[in-house]
Amino acid sequence: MVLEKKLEKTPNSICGMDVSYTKDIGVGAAVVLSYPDLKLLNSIIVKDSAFIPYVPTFLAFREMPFLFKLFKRVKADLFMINGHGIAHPRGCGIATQFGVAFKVPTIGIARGLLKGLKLKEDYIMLNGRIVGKKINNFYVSVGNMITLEEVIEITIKCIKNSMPEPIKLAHEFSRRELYG
DNA sequence: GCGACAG
DNA sequence: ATCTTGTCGC
Repeated sequence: MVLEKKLEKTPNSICGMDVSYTKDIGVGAAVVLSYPDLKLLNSIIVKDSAFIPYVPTFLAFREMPFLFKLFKRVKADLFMINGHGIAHPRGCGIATQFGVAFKVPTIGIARGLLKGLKLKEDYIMLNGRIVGKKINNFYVSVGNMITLEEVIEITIKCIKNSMPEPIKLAHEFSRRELYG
């Protein structure tokens, strides 16, 4: 069950996760940063074949295997996942699935809004309820075990050059492994 | 053909 | 998501 509640403690570390692809290979990256100073503490990579296709609103089928392998090898107080949390048609984006499966606090970050979700004064609405917020050019939402207020505050404190550092670095690291 | 929905 | 050099602008 998704828990929308306050963090038990202010995080000292945040782990950003993302996956990049070529034709049939995927590379997942996890970067752990100290919080709130955002210093790089650790980073790991997992490379594997990626044969499950991406279907809108079902991103986890394709990407969760990578996130799981990363999770097994990393430690952090909070996880920032490239993908939606509860700002999802069924209220269960990959950041929420990840948080519920591993029982850890998560934040969902995505560049686009899924079908059915509407923006109302920068707040993401689903069935008349606020489920997330637009910040700069991306959308944030509760993944698990955190409140939207905390999501917004922490995400803003992680922004460096208009993008959240954990996500930006995870994206760069995974892409760098595929190319150069 | 139109419209288009994370990565 | 992926491909991808040079070029424009601050």
